[in-house]
Amino acid sequence: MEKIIKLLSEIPLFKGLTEDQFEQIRQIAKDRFYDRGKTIFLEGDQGNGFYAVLEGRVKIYKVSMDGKEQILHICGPGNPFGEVPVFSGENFPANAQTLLKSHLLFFPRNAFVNLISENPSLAMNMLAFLSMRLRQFTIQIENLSLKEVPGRLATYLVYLSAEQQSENQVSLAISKGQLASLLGTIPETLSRILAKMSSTGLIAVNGRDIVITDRLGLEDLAENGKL
Amino acid sequence: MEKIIKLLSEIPLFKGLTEDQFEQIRQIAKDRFYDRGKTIFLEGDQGNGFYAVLEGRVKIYKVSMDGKEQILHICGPGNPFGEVPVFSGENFPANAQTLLKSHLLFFPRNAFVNLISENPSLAMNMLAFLSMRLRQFTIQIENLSLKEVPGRLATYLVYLSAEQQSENQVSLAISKGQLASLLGTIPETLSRILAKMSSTGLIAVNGRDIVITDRLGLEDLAENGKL
DNA sequence: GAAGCACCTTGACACAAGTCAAATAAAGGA
DNA sequence: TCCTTTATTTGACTTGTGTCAAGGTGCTTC
Repeated sequence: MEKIIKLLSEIPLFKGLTEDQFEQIRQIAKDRFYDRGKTIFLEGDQGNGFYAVLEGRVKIYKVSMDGKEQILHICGPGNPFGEVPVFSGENFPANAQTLLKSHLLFFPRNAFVNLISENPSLAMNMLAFLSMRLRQFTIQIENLSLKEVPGRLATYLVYLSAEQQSENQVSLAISKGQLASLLGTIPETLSRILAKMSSTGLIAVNGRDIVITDRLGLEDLAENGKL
Repeated sequence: MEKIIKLLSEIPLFKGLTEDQFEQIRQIAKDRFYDRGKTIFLEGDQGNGFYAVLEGRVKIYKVSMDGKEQILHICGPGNPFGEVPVFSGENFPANAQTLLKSHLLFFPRNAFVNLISENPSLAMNMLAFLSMRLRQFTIQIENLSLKEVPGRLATYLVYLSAEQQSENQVSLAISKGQLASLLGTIPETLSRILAKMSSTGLIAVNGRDIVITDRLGLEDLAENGKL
């Protein structure tokens, strides 16, 4: 049980809370375990609470009539998801499915809303989190609408290299098929663009490992969205 | 001054607050007047507070390197905007510009954060508002990624007819050029698609007034995103 | 080690939508 | 009202990316 508290403290959403508050949160949180590829909820399902990833990975995504998928977000350890219906009081706006065997925490709506009402700092944390999500979505809309696929891919690689700190070596945490869906395209197109960027000397691809061989060129492509 | 209080009470964000709370909010709010076409803030500007529209109309948008514009949101009376940096503590993620002569209210960050910390119901309202915005963005991402332009236009027209309650007659509140930018396309393409939808008998266009002549066909197009 | 399977790649082709250019219509100001 | 400016429409063309189909690669499993 102490392990859970430690994990809770690593969730940014709960940063800066007191021991007492952690204990309260732990009390209402419920463990949930999922195998790889399991659906957690579907768009339109009633949302009686939200989740946070302790271990594993979850994708949040939309699907079109004819089956094409657009990933909105990939959630790793420490990431909450499914919080929209907690506050807007409607259904989940998208689907959630595990990409790996995952250990999640579930926070029931009513109990959590009570906590928030009594803990302004928790409320502020949640406001900060939702704002950050809005910021990410504006970027995703910008990428989809104003950049072509090569630009989106370049943007993603630059982002990855910053996140992984590794100078010029990044490794994809998800399959190329899932990456295509995250970038708003299909595997065939992504494959072709990776090939073209390799032959242009921007990157070198080896399975899920990618070496950035021309960082300036890549950043330029990411900015301008074309080439 | 009493007029302002009345207007405040019509902003959904402030719904259900006490007289006392309205008074507090009014105290920190500052009037701002803008002519048509004026920039309120630019992406990257430091955000020291957020705004709400009392009268007029404001567009929130992104611009690409080569000048193409994507509208994220059109704000009319009662709509707040620019709230992201208040809570995430960074810069504005997009640009804001008036589409009409507008009367806005400005809420300074620090004062508003203090209010929120002391008024859980205001915090809950803000959480609900941000959640609603997230929901809208997921829809916009879905539209951009999974639907073609005709489908996006059909979706927008169906949405408009619901909002304006008018059975089958809708009128655009914005120019066709701006509508193109909202739908993630360009005026030429929008014009062609309006023409095609007219000749197919789905709609009849007369300037900014559009009659839905085949609602079922339009809804089908909106759902499937193709045709 | 063979067989099965999911993932990825490559090619030929089709088509939606962007670009460029020019004509027309509408709107606002003097 | 005319005149200038802006908004909208139409045409011819180009291009990015999706579709369909066929291999290829690597990994698991019996």
